[in-house]
Amino acid sequence: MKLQQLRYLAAIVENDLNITAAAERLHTSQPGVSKQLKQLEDELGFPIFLRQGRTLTRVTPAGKRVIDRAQKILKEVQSIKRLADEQKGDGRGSLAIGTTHTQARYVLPQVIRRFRERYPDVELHLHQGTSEQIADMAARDRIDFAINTGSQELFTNLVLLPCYRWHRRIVVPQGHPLASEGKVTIEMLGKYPIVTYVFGFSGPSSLQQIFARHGITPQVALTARDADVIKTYVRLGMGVGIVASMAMDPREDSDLVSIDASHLFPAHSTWAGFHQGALLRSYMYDFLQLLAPHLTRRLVDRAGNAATPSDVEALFTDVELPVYR
Amino acid sequence: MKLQQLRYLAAIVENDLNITAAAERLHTSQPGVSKQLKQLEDELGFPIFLRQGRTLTRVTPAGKRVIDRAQKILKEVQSIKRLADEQKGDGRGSLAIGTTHTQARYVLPQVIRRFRERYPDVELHLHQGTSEQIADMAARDRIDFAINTGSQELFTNLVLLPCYRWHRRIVVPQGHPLASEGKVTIEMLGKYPIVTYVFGFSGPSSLQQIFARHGITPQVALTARDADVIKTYVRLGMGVGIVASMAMDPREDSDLVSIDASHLFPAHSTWAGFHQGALLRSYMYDFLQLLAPHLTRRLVDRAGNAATPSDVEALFTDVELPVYR
DNA sequence: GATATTTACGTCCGCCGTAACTATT
DNA sequence: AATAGTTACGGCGGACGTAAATATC
Repeated sequence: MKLQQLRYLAAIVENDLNITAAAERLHTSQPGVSKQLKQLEDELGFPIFLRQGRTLTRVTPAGKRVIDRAQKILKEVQSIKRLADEQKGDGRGSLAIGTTHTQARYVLPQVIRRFRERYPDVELHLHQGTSEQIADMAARDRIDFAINTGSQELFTNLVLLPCYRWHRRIVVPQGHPLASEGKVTIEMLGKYPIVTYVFGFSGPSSLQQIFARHGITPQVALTARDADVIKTYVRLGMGVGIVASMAMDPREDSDLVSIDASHLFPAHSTWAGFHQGALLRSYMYDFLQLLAPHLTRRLVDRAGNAATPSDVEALFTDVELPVYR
Repeated sequence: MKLQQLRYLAAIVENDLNITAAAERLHTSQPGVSKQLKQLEDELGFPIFLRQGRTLTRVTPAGKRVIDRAQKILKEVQSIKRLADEQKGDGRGSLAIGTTHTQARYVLPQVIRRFRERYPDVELHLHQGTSEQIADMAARDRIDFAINTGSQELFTNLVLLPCYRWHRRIVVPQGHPLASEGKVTIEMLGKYPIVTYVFGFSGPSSLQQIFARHGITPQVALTARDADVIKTYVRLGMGVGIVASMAMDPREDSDLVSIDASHLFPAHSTWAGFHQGALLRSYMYDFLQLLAPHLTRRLVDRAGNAATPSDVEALFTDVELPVYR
């Protein structure tokens, strides 16, 4: 019997006996969870779950008792970890983050909610700004982590950990002609006024260049610094919006239609950076992993100890980053 | 954090912070325990034990709290296992063993004491007899396990698992001339009357042949079936006893002197046998492992599934058996 | 056909044991 | 010298992920 098996068991129960969902929550593969459950049941010698064919349907009476004890065990394990945090003074402390609107508004809220559950006494400081402002905060040592998209060249003194990649989505009001098209093209976009971020004015991924490659000049109706402003003006019918995919909330934005545009614009990479050689407190490692599950303590330490930026990159060549599309 | 680490931690505490003793109790290596402890402490980020140089001296206050929780966890784990036993009906059942005097009198008592702690409701039947009688019990399916020394040829229908090897010791009253000799030789033995088991009368390991190789005829004063009888007559001064090393109890036999004779007589191998294909209950696996720690469930299963006796042997070629000397 | 789970298989990490070394009595 | 613990290292089992098969709806 291993703790891992008990964790998997608890996750399966948490996810209503759906092994696939449990595996996702655990950031591992579904066959792995399936196998560990089977091993546990084999070791115990009786089934924890009833099955209909291959689907788990119910918990057996004996299984219920195992689950209760497993949860008790996991709680004790947690309690040991808490204890360790207190001991190290890790329950207290502070975490200062510099980041952009998109991350602060759409990605970090969930991360921070889970972080606060785990570390209610860590002081959190969130500083929003442009890439340049964030770089400045980092240079002045005002922040522990910089979280930004692109602009790596501004942060040469930081260790940059790739977190996830994301695409843009096209946003239109319900009933807009584009909403009923299959795959949107640059040509189709060119027919409507555009409401979007301040795309770079030069460089191969600037809005101008991308349209120019199709021989089209975009009609930019409005450029904003953040997606909320963009969505607001799309709602007012000022034009077709182009926003980060994370900025679309299925519930809040149910009055809008958003369309995959991953084939039109290149993907963006969001990364988290910290000063090389900085001593990370354990809650900082945990924060990073909440932000991007592949950022294990191991990996972060290796990156922090890497000699050159290209050594850091090498660590991530085999890692598949999450993609928001 | 792994359950293994918590088990090791508990064992260290149980053994008064002596890592070596803990490792022995756990039937594993000392460096392994040492390393796991260090890993646990590293993960927690603070020491569980205080050290003077390399020796563990005391438990830190925080360590105490970790230990308490670890013990709670291990208790819950135990409770899950008990639950599994009940579920399978393994708390109840019976275990019938056929064995010889030496095992029944000197080896099994400790094994059975620990077994009863774990399985108070399993009915135990211990049948003492000669090898032939045990073979007969096995043939009639009266016993689950046969435990015997040598005589493999009588048990060709059983899967035989080597348990341990043992040597004979020479037993004399205090003050006997042999007690003050360094290394006893066959020649020296030849000068005294011998009190021993019924050695085989033919075969290369018979008492006669071994003495004959040195050109000596032993003066056998008495042959008995068991060590208790032999020790009784040694106490009466009838001669020099030769008994199994396990038969000597430091406390009970403090009035006798026993001398290593492993260089004079070949080692004996005690094995445990069961019918090939028999379905072993989990308490039976546990019994075997209490008898001989290397008999893990894995190994026993493999032996039970082996096609031929030589396949079984092959499983044990790399296993180092305990030796009583 | 789509979804969910198991089976099969290859890779790689980490546990364990041996041996050598170091510290302590 | 003997005892206790750590470091170093090789072997091997087992966990994990990918891919394919299978069952269920």
